[in-house]
Amino acid sequence: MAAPLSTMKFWKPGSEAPGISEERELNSETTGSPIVFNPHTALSIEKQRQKLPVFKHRNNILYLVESYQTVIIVGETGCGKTTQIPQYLLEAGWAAEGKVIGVTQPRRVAAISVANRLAEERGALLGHEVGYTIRFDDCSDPHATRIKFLTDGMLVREMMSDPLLKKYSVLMLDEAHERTLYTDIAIGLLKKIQKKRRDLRLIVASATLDAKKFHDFFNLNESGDPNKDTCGILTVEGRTFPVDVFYTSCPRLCEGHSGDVMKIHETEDDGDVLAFLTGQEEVEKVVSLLQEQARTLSRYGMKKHLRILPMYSGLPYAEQMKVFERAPTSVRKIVVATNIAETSITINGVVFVIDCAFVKLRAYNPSTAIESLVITPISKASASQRAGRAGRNRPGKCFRLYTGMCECAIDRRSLPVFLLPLLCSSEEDFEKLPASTVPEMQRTNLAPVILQLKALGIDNVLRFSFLSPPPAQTMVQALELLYALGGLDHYGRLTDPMGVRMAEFPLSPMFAKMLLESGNFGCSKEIVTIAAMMQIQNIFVVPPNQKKAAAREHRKFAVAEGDHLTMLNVYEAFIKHQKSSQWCQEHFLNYKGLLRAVTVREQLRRLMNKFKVPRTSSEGDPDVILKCIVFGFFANAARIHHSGSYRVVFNEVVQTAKYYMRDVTAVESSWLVELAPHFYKQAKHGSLASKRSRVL
DNA sequence: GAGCACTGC
Repeated sequence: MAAPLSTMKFWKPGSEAPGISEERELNSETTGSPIVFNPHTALSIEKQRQKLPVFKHRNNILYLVESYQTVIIVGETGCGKTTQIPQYLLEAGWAAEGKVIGVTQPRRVAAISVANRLAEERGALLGHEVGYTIRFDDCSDPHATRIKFLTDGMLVREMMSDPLLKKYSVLMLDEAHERTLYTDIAIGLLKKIQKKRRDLRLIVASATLDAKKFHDFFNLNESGDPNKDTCGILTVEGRTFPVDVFYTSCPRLCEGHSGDVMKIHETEDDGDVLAFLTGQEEVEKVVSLLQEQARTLSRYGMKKHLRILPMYSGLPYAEQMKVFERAPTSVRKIVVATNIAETSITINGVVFVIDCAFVKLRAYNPSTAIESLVITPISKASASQRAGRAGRNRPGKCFRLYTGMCECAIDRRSLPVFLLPLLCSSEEDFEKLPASTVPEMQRTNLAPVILQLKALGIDNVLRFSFLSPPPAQTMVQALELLYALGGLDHYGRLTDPMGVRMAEFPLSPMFAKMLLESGNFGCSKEIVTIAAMMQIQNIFVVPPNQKKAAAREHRKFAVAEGDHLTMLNVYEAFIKHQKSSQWCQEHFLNYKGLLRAVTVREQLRRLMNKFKVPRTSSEGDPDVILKCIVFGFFANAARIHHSGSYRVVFNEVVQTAKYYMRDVTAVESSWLVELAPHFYKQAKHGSLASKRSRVL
């Protein structure tokens, strides 16, 4: 990577800071240089480009894009596909006549950093020829931008204003094998668009395993004659180092994990260690165990020291940044992480991976409408992705522990039967794992998806061509909810204006409904704040070593009515203290999160103005706010106990070992009947009955 | 008083 420019100046407030993404990490190792055209540098950039594995496929790629409507590119890590293919297309004239080459990424940081790298490589200022578009940050020029990176969610949004995506000549869906919700939605919609736009070219960048599935999905040739295929496949080899895999079994995970770490530390050469666990609690537990052992070791005068660091998304920002710091040669870095380290971040210098072979995954139960987090064995695809984290810089080693996990994290007796065969550990057990992870589309609440599809003119969502169709019951349940919210009519058609407006909000339908009605309840100012706050995770920061102090500070914001008004309190206090980061630190609040809440609130406010929702304030009366929340969230009502009068509405339910409700507020049961008579009926004895079995 | 994989509009 020659002539690296300082990319920091392109970062805007509110966007993710450097260090989180793999590309950032690469940049941080080089020093900044001024933006001056230098023919020698240009030459060396050209040489660098030609060294990438994808380069020798250049002509073939261009030929395939010319001949097929869709091309599946199996591009392994480090082959250069993301930055090079858009440039080949540009050079071959695919961005002529004002057309744009679009490249989607599942994550915001990836879109920004890849755009940065490409602009750098082309000696261009970001936002002109090369740009990016993500929510809250559009760094592209509608006239000048030829190569545009965007999140796949953003692409789906663009379809709402430009249903045929007319400005694009080619779209490349990167990391399609991850099968995120929005990638899958985009894939289904693009297949439909292709039928109307024969000139639109699609490149799907995927891992080996899924190539055939993608090919069969996009190939419109039914003649059986391969010469008439509309979809081609090309494989580009990667540039990674071999990783040896070892299978070990340990009686208990935590001891097992720390034991293996110590074994590596004592017997293996230099190189950092990355250990995968399933959740925050486990991570903290293993970190403290290791720190204890490291202290013992240093007392015995081990030459090399250990630096043990946790990594998970709920970790305060400054703590997260520590894992990207390069350790001195006399120190071995050990990162204990959740699944965040599988795809979202890359830590340089990792040579050893320890994999518990489990992951916490979202699952959705349509009959109860409960989303839960379930500890599940990982797929083979996931396992090799994790192992690959050891081979980025030089040959590495991966240790898989299949037994210990269950013993430690979950009570063996509570294990689902299908997990029991996994309790012995060997290579054969690895063979029993599913080939790939169930796509998000098949394990999520579909109400937001269906609302979006309806808004995009997909009338019969049950017949939409999903790459992996979701369970029919989940779809029916989502349709029912959308009908109850007034977003769909009797025939399942989008209502105008309610349904149309709900779909425009970048929120789940319940939030949209609550916002759109808040003016009539006389509390739109408060509701927009509450909705914005509920989009932010981990507003309350709890450092593991300061749990009590944090709880003490957090209690100051708590109110009896519940979490919604508590969050309103936090936001208003944050504004009152001039959005001070110092103030946030003193009260154990997530400063970056609160800043994001301000931005989200602004976006929601704009949409509400667009739909002429009156600006009203409850002036301190909590009841109107609570009633308005009920008007959106009536379907999420619960009572604590049969005989109890304590009733609540909640934002979501999370199942771990037990059921936990998040963002809970107490309400009067009579409100449910009053505000959602179509959903609830008052039973004779005064208790409340749901027309569906939704009472927990 | 403990409890919460990871993204995205």
